[in-house]
Amino acid sequence: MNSTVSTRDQILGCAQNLIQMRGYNGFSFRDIAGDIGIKSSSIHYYYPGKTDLAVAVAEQYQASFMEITDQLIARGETAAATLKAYAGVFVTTLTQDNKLCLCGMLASEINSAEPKLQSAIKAFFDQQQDVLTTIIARGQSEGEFRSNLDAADFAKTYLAALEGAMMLARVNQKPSDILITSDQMIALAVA
Amino acid sequence: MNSTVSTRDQILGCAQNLIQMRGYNGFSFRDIAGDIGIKSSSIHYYYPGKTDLAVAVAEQYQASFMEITDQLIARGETAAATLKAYAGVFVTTLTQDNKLCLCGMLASEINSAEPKLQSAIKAFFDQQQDVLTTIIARGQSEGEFRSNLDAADFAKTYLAALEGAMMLARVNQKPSDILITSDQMIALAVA
DNA sequence: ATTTGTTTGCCTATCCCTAGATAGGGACAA
DNA sequence: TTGTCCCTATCTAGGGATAGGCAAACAAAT
Repeated sequence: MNSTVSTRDQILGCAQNLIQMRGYNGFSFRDIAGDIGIKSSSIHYYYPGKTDLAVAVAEQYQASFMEITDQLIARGETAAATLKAYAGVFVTTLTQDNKLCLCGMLASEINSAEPKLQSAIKAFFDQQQDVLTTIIARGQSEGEFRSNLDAADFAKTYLAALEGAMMLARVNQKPSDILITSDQMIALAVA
Repeated sequence: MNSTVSTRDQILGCAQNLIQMRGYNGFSFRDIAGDIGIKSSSIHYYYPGKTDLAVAVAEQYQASFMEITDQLIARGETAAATLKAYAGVFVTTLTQDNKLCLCGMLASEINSAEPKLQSAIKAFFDQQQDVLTTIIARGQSEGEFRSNLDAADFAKTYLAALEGAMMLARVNQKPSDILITSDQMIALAVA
């Protein structure tokens, strides 16, 4: 009865889960309502439209992701270890829940998203590319990574590889494949 | 009037286009009907259900993709050049039409696909991983690529990077980004 | 302290639209 | 006249969204 999680947060969490599983166009308000035991119309009380809900999910995801990466960086480990830990976030998501990156799912459907949602998706990837660029540049300045790499370019490639690997790993039903890709990318960057 | 392309093929082509733009759950029979000037019910004459249509699209895509890659390999160029040409297929798709890999789109929605469609998606990636593994192994045996790479693993990573890069490039609205990733992956494989 | 007003949080009921799907018919060619 | 091809008409399920109600919680006024 006394659910410690507010209805608002239950909606948000359920929506995130559904998007990661099936995508934006693959779930309905009624799915959420059924899952958490309310009526679909009640969702509109918290989130006027489907786009608003998805934007809220994306923003929360970005914020919590940022929190995690901040902690990773704060650990002060080697750049390689930091990158590996970064990949670990995706690995956990896939292996534990068979889910893809929320923004990866949304990104593939970006053409059927309203501008507000498109912006939220872009913001996530801009931010993560910045984070990765910083990590990689640090790895270079400390002689850990090849100096002849463009940090920003490699950041893009690394992020792309992780996102693609999640997708492939789920298709191949081999979650551990994502680890292969992650390790290999890091190995390639090492001088 | 006298459309040189059969209705059946128009439906197939239109469906492929829509899936690459918006995804499986992002288009309807009515979209297709409107685009090619028939009634949505007519589509059922050729393809009983939406799944059947998508499977047909995926199979045709796989076949035509295989034809292209066969030609690439037959050219007998260096492995690096072959890989680059391989990536070129994706680059063209993205830059010319702002579309993603058909099976990449379907893969992200695989949880809302029926078994028949899931199999078709898997088949595509299995095949492409094999093709890439062969190319890379040849590059290694000729001393072109690092010998300390596992060919199959690098093939997975390369494919993952390309698929992810398409997604990111479309989100970033910078189609040329996919070239960066492609070139970088090849450069990293070179001894 | 009791009444009154206001906000919160969900409900019921219903809307209109779109989804995929089916049955059966008409035109036309072989 | 048989089969091909596409149509009209219609069905049922489900989509997001809206209007309005109602109980409980809280605040304000008497």
